[in-house]
Amino acid sequence: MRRLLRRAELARNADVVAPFLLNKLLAAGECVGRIVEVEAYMAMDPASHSFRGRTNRNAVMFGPAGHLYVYFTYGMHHCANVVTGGAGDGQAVLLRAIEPVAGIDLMIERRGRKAHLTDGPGKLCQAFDIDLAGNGIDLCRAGPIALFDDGVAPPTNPARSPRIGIRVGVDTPWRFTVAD
DNA sequence: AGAGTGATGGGCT
DNA sequence: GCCCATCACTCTT
Repeated sequence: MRRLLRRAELARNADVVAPFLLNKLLAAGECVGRIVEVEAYMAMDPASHSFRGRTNRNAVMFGPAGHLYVYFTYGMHHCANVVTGGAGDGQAVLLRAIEPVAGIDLMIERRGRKAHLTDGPGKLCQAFDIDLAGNGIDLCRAGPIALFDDGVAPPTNPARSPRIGIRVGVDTPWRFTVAD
């Protein structure tokens, strides 16, 4: 049994939605994967793209929860986020790692290797073919990219640790990981 | 397993 | 100009 995530489930603070998203499914075309590592980016969070206010790049973060915020970084990678919180407060959850479930052959083809297909934010975007064209997509509706619950509960005690690759906000344990 | 590093381009002060 | 919410390759323990 598989159902789309409801917007109300995502319209909460990012540090609540982040552990909630663990073990949920991301589907893009024929590719499906189980979310196993995420990071929360809060309102008034100096590490968040939304911290310095709304720009063309981060505009989706200030829109309604449940939409996909994609950005391009380091000149070659895309990263995928789920917008959370109340509309306008600029919160999101970064998808850091996913366990491949379906469409693995296509992921291998896109990644050009058979291992480490989706164990990083840039890697999973390449495997799922997520780029700026997907920025703003509603993940709570049937469409090219969507989020599903297939009945697997989030871990009761996910590992919490500091976020990665940021200079500020290192003191807050807003990275959530499924054990193993 | 871990450290060092080059690639590469849009966004912002 | 400078800064990245990165990756993969290389060399070293």
